[in-house]
Amino acid sequence: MARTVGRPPRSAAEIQEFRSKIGRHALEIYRAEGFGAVSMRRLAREVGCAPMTIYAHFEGKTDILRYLWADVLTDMSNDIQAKLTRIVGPSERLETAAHAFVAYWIAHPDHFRLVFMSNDVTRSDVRAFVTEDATRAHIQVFSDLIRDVLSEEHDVKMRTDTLISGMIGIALCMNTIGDYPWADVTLMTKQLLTSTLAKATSQ
Amino acid sequence: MARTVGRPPRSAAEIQEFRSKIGRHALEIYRAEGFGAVSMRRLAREVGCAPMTIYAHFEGKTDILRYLWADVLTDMSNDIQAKLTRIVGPSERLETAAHAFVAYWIAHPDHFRLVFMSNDVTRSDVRAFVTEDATRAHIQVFSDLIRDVLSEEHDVKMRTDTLISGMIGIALCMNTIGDYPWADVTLMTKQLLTSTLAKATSQ
DNA sequence: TTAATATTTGGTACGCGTTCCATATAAAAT
DNA sequence: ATTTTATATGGAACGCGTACCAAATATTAA
Repeated sequence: MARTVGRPPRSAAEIQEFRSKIGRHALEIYRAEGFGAVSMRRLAREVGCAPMTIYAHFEGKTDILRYLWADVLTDMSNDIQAKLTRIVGPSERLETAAHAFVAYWIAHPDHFRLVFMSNDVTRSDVRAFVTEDATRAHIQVFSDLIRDVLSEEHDVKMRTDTLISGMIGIALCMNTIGDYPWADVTLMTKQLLTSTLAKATSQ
Repeated sequence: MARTVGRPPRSAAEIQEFRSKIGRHALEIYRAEGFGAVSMRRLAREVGCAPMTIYAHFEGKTDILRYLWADVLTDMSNDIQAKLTRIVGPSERLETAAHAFVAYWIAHPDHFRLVFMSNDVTRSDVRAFVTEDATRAHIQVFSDLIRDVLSEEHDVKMRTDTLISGMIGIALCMNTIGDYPWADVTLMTKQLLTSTLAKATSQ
């Protein structure tokens, strides 16, 4: 190849380093002052580089948000795991996890907005994020819990996806249409679980 | 009171007139060029007033979006009603409506973002909107459909809220995390409906 | 050294939502 | 006409995300 004249491109490690550095600062700002405080100019000031330099490493602002997503999801996951300790019954575990999931997003509206309501997120942003192992693991928790209850094969994946999107929907409604007199969240979550564990899927 | 010196405040009719005029233009822009094209400056230019004048009639941009919400919800409602004609069986009607609901928001991601993903919506904005009769009617369609299937009293309101938030959740996931290999939307909606029609709620 | 290439920087620019403010205008009472 | 009051206008300003571009800088091979 001998394409060795001139300054070489940044190594993968260097790129990674810079990206995670930006991400760390973004997370710092986000945790300290919330979503609104995370801006490109502010971030550059904090990191110590020119605002435009960031654009050499990130596609745009939403590309940076992924670093915050991972952190929030981990936090949520830990929250669920904490509430899951000392609970042994399979169906009790599933129910506890479901309630914890919904409760987390209602208790942390800013985090919910960050992850699920980022407007103009590029498809590629999400794809890259959702294919990460950690992300999948957060989702798989529910698959496992459901499988523990439903000993047979009951299309666990479809039930998992329905449960998760349903729970996200409950959180969304509470966060955005909070003034509507919704039914009790706990009851709604329980109701949602009845479909997850229903014996017959098709009619 | 004799507080009659100086220019009198605008009458309620005048206020209403101006607000709906702004709303009409906003809707026009939104339909023609999408969400991103609706800006305060652009709107003022179109209406023929100074940008700051709008702030005398609206709290801010999100206060204007309510006018678009109503239009979108009506459109969705019409879509459901159209697909509901000639379907007579109560459970078939409910299922058709549910599929239509989910399909609408997936087919119109911009509308979904507009209604459910407007960031920084003030609580009062939503409250004012959600208490309007038209809005409630759109929701009540599902209450009625569920009641038609469940002859007895089965906590219809809670089931309705669970179904609606669940369907919104499915739409949200498809719109924002579209690259995740979700299960089939039709199957998920059907799965969601099993909880809506489950005979026993509590365990 | 020099030449070549990659990256960073700085500046300018656009349109955005929003705030503040001084001024102009409209509509009524005196 | 004058005064009083409510509203409208225009302009400047702030910070925002983002695009473009010329100049500087770093890093390598020759």
